[in-house]
Amino acid sequence: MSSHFSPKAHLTTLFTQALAQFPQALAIAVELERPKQLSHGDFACNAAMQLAKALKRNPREVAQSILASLPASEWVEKTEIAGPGFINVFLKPSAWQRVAADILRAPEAFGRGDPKQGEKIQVEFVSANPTGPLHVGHGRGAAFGASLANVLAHAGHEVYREYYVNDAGRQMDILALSTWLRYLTLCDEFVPFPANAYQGGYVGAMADSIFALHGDRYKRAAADITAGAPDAAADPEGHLDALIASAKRLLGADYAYIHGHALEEQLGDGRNDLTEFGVTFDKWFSERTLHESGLIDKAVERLRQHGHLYEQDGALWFRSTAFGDEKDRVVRRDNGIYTYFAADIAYHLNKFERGFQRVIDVWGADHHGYIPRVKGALAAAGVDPERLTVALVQFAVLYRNGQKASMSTRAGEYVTLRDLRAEVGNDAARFFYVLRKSDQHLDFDLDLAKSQSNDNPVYYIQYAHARICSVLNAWGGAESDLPEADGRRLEHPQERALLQRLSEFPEIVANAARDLAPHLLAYYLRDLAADLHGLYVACQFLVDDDELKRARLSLIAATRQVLHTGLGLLGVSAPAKM
RNA sequence: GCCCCCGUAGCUCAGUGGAUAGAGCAUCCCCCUCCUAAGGGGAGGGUCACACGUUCGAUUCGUGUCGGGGGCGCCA
Repeated sequence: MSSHFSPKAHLTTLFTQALAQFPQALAIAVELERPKQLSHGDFACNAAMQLAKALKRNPREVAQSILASLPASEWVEKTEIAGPGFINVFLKPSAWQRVAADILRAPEAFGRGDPKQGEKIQVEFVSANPTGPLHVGHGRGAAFGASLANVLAHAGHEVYREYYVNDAGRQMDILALSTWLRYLTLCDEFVPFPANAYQGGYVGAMADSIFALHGDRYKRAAADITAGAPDAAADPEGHLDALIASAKRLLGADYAYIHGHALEEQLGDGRNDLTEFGVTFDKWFSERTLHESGLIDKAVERLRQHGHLYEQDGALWFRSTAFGDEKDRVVRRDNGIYTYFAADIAYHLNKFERGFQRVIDVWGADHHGYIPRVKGALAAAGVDPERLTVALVQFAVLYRNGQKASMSTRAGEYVTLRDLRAEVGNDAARFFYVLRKSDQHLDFDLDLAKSQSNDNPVYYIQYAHARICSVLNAWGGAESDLPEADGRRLEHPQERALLQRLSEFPEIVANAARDLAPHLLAYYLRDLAADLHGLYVACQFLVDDDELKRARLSLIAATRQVLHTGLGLLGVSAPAKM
């Protein structure tokens, strides 16, 4: 952890030393928790109770032994043995009073984990098919992934953010076809538009721009396109595939233009959308490059050499059942085309070849059945599947006036991320999205998110930050002097509560990183804001006593820093005025 | 059929192998001659779904039951 003083870290060191006398203690972790009751001190240690059984001794007796060898500390007021064997530690006020000034001496670094203990981690998230605008489900993956990546980075890891672009699959062909069919109507060639093609207005917009740029260069006869295609009503997917085949045949090299145009338009649109949302990536990894560079062939060959492939019914199968999957999976269809899964195997093997110690995939929860086969493929290729963690993100359901806002992708009537951002703003959207554990269903209350009231947690936290800015502004002194303020003047219970809360921040960041749970940070910030507001009402900051004033200002300046850092990790702004 | 998530205050949800389980909203009562009242204080409100097990200790871990939500079944 960082070089900042932490009462808890200090005590952990002391207890670790005291426990060294017991070989059995190696098996247990030193746990120090903040007791709920004030009368139980600042921290309680349960090591004696954990050790009692292995030592075959009474826990309170073990506690005696631990206390006897607990090194003396200038920050400890007293200790006691309580209840079934808790060791309660009471700290001197000075242990907390130094926290604020300590933060201010290296404000940016507070809460930062030790890079030496960090890992090189890739976080892949969003990765939506570029076949249309991002919707609110993608938005949650984006907000979660971005916040998670920020938290991991702050916790000391080297983080690489990546978006996997599905630019080679059937969905892209359907988009290209959809665009082309819309375009043809502009050329007075009318092919009935399939119900299972992309219906959204953006498709027509792309057709318009192609027509404006190139006139009827891509015009082909409608009759040739539908010739021989299965009936749309009886076999909708077969019908669609036949039209795609016609498009490729009739357009020849021109098909690549339509396809590429649609891809670039949609990918660019998504990139702009995400950038405005504060979500950026180190790399946009193209699926197509996997095919073109032969990485898929290589990956499949690697599985074959390990003896995990077999042929059946003309298709090439991966024996994923040998790795816990419920059935074997096709990697190459009988038509010779690799499945999406084959590309995914190659992609994941490539991730580890690039040197990431750990890979985190953020997926929509509907893909959860996919985990065993991907992990199985890694195991089959000799990569420890534990190095891949899949964080599932459940869908977010929007509520407006207590009513569900529906979304259905192809019908084109879904709520886009852009709509959501326009309605509630980026800050509220980023914050609300990470207010739940990722794998839990999220009911997104639009009315609450956009309400500028105390019901809205985003404003509540931002308001705490703005209030502090306002006080420091009213003071007008040199903030660079505040680290030198005398913390001993911070004696009010509300001041102590805030100091304690501030000292927890590094641990919150570490836990959020460990559990892949940025929501812990969101809740912490709300608690921190509550402590600040409580102090604000209880104490005047700009008092006549100059020493007291500086001490209090150092405290709120440190609070401002943590609010600023924390909100930043969640991608939420920290306004100076509201 | 299989899989995932959830069940905690009237509502929406945090939380933890520990001592008397929390927050916000809603309800009721209070607090601005003062740095932003977008704030604060107080009251009421609970069999942590149920059962069994593991444990010195379970709301937390395991199994089962019941209830609610979602997903999957060579599609990407």
